[in-house]
Amino acid sequence: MPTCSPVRRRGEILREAVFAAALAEIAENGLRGSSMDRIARRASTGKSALYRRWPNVRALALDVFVTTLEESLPADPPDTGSLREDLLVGLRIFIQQLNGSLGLVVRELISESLHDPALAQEFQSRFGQGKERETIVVVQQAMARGEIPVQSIDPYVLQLPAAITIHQLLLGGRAPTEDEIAHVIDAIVLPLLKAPAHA
Amino acid sequence: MPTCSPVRRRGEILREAVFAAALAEIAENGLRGSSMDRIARRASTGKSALYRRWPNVRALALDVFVTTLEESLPADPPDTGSLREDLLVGLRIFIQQLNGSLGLVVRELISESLHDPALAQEFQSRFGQGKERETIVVVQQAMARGEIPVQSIDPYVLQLPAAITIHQLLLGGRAPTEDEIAHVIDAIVLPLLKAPAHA
DNA sequence: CAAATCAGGGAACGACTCCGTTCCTACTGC
DNA sequence: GCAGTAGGAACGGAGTCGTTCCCTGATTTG
Repeated sequence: MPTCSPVRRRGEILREAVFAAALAEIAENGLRGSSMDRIARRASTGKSALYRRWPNVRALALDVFVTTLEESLPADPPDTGSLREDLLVGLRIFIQQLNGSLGLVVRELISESLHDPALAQEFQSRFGQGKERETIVVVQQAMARGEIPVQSIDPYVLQLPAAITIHQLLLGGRAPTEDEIAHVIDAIVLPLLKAPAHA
Repeated sequence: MPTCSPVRRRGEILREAVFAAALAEIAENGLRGSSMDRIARRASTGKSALYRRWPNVRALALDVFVTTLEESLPADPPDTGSLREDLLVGLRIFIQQLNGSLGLVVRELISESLHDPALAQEFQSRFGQGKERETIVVVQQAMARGEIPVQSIDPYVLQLPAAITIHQLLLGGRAPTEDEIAHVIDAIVLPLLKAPAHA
């Protein structure tokens, strides 16, 4: 019987096709609603090819999640010479990522890590801390330039842009727009950073 | 054959037992991993009693979610005479709720509403807007007392306490402590509310 | 270039769980 | 005591799991 697919994919190419299929499947049905059967069908391959690489759906999904998270955080902190611009650029990239696969992965991980402490730990260290570190660098650059007073940085102020963005994405249903992030930076973040840390 | 359970529950008592069982089941396996079979078993009743009340698991879960959300938002806005105290009291109650069933429900709803726009809409209007309205009242009381300058209120500043709290809960894995919310209010929220809204 | 090896596509397996329904018995509130 | 309903068992059908088998195409090796 002739094979339906014209070419037979192997190795890395097949792996990427499976990743895409898994991501699509999770987007439609959630991690809990996905199955090896359907992922294989969507990727136009057999289950055997999947079980040869991953022991079960959870392992496959975790692999997809980790890969997506890692692809989302390779950027060097921006250094435009302006704190406002640096913050804007960083947030803009963050939002673009959240509107793509990363947004999906973050939601699934938030829900899933409730039932899996190890996963929660992994998620937190990879995702949360990565973005915070970037903001620290940007703020320190501004201090070095004399743009803002040199003082200890409140970690909650650093988390603010990301916290508002994610809050809006998860509870408001959509990521903030360009105008909205500019407003948040101008009306909230910059005033807090420029003000002297009083009593 | 003698019945195993000593008493046979009916009506509202049985309904509440099923609610508790469903909540526990969802906590363990998530909405997607829960089944009528197991909820019935956990509640020590038959599936027939469940299907007599709800057409399927989703409907039961939705009922549980709505009930939990409604139970979580009946409080009148606090009015202690001090803006700082009002904000603290409101956040303290919010955090207590998030550490209970509400936290679980919020996570499940966030993940689930990705695949269900109608649910997302329902969730957003019931949950997000409810808490924001409370903060508006508290701030307006402070303006009326002359505690803070009378000016238009930035909606993002209003969302701030809830946004930080939820961000910490969802990504940090735990709700903020008493000290942490006090710090956020003193170092971030109050300075922003007291400062004149400049250019 | 030919042969040997490797791995993909696909089908089928038994076991399990879930769905939603139906039936029946026994308890309980009125 | 009577009506209503809880508790429980069982149903056929569907879907999933993880495994196994086979054939064929692609890749590597001599």
